[in-house]
Amino acid sequence: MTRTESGIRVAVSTVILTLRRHPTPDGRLTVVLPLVRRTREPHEFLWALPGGWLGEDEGLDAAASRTLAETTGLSPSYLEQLYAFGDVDRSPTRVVSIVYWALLRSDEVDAQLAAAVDPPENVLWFDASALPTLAFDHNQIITYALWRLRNKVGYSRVAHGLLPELFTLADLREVNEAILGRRLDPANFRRQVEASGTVIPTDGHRTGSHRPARLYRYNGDVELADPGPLRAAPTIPAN
Amino acid sequence: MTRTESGIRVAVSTVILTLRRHPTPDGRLTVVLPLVRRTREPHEFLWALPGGWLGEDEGLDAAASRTLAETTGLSPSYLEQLYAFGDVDRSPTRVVSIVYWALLRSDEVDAQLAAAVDPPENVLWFDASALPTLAFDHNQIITYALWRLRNKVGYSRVAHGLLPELFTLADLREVNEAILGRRLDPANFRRQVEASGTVIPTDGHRTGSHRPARLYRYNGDVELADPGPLRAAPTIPAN
DNA sequence: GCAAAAGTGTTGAAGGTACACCCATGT
DNA sequence: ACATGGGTGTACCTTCAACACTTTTGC
Repeated sequence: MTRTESGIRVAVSTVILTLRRHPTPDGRLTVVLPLVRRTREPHEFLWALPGGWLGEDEGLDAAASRTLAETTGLSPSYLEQLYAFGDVDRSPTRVVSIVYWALLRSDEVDAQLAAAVDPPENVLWFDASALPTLAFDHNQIITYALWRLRNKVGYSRVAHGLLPELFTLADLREVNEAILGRRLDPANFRRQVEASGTVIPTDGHRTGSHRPARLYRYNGDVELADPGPLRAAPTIPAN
Repeated sequence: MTRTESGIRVAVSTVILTLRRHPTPDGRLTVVLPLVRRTREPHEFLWALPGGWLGEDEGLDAAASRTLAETTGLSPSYLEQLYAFGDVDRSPTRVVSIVYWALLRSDEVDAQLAAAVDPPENVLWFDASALPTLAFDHNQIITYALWRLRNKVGYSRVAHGLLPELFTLADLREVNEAILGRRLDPANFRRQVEASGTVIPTDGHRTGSHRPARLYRYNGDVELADPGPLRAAPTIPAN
């Protein structure tokens, strides 16, 4: 009994997050993400995660990048698989969704949208902490993505995906504060980051206000916390 | 352009791990797992993870449990999604595999196999640290599953899946030692576990050799570290 | 009594938090 | 000069690893 066709379709969606500075004078950073208004049933007119069907000749990662570009015009700087959702009743037809989460700097968002030949339709950016009711189970999915982001930002270099090549420790701290939702002590933050070795000081400084701040860049040698299934992981020692 | 059929098929596989005591006099615990010998191309005669096709009317978790039972006769005590694999070239035909990892006590393995009406064919148990070359990308997948297990055992109660209802702290420590592959200080291990609140002392004691050890049971109130996408996760505080 | 595991106490190293303080620049 | 963020020093606290020590059983 070898089936070559199946009524089960595979979709790919992406939670792509960026930090946008509030237009208020104090200017705090908040987590925002683009959603797409559905133009078909099911859930017509509701907002949903950008995504699409998995192509027969593309891998999962490639499908995430492609569908994200097609619907929003964006190319993320960081992309990682989040979870596979496949409950029978999550859609009227049988769909298994492989969901990714991604990061992109807000200035890159602007640049990519300006360079896009085909400006995206039906796309709007939402504050992650004030979402409307979304199509399918997408509210739950975004909540889970934000939880993963907060858990990862501490012990890995995911913040890299939200910062330019050169940045100050205050920039990095501000990103961490926005993700974690609490203030961090500048002195202690500095020492922890420097001790972690994830960051390399450069000779450059950022001037413009008060005392110039040293510019840093990321250390490419440091691995992400979760190596993913593709890279080699250490084996169990014989002891 | 709404397709209802697709050439992409969805499979589900499970890395189910248990601890087996070595038949040597010193009797150390080692991580072992069952593999199934393939009876068809591709990779006929090679060993592979137990699994099967996703049914049109079952969720992913249910499919993992069903295919595991059908191929090995086992029902795990702990089951969690690991990763979705979908590279184009990982199989001659296009297959997306949702892979789970699972835990089961070795005495439950024996009981379930004894109770099985249909003893599983073509199943063999392998030492996780000495695997042959497996079908598809299954070697990599198992390496990743073991990495996840080691990372989770420290800060969650996954060891619960490998222990009976009542256990001594020495039992729990032995499980941790086997998974982490190194010895743990009994005194410090005791204090850490007691402080974590994941375990509740009972009035029972295990006698039989030397000084009797107090029996403990797991505290059901304590959540797993990774709540998974299904449960509610905390939202970003407004600060 | 003695061996061996259960369980307690203690110490020093390491890391995190809070906060005082100095430094360098724009205005 | 002075306000402000950059950057350093330090004291305190918690956690953890190492290991000496006491307790309780089987033999």
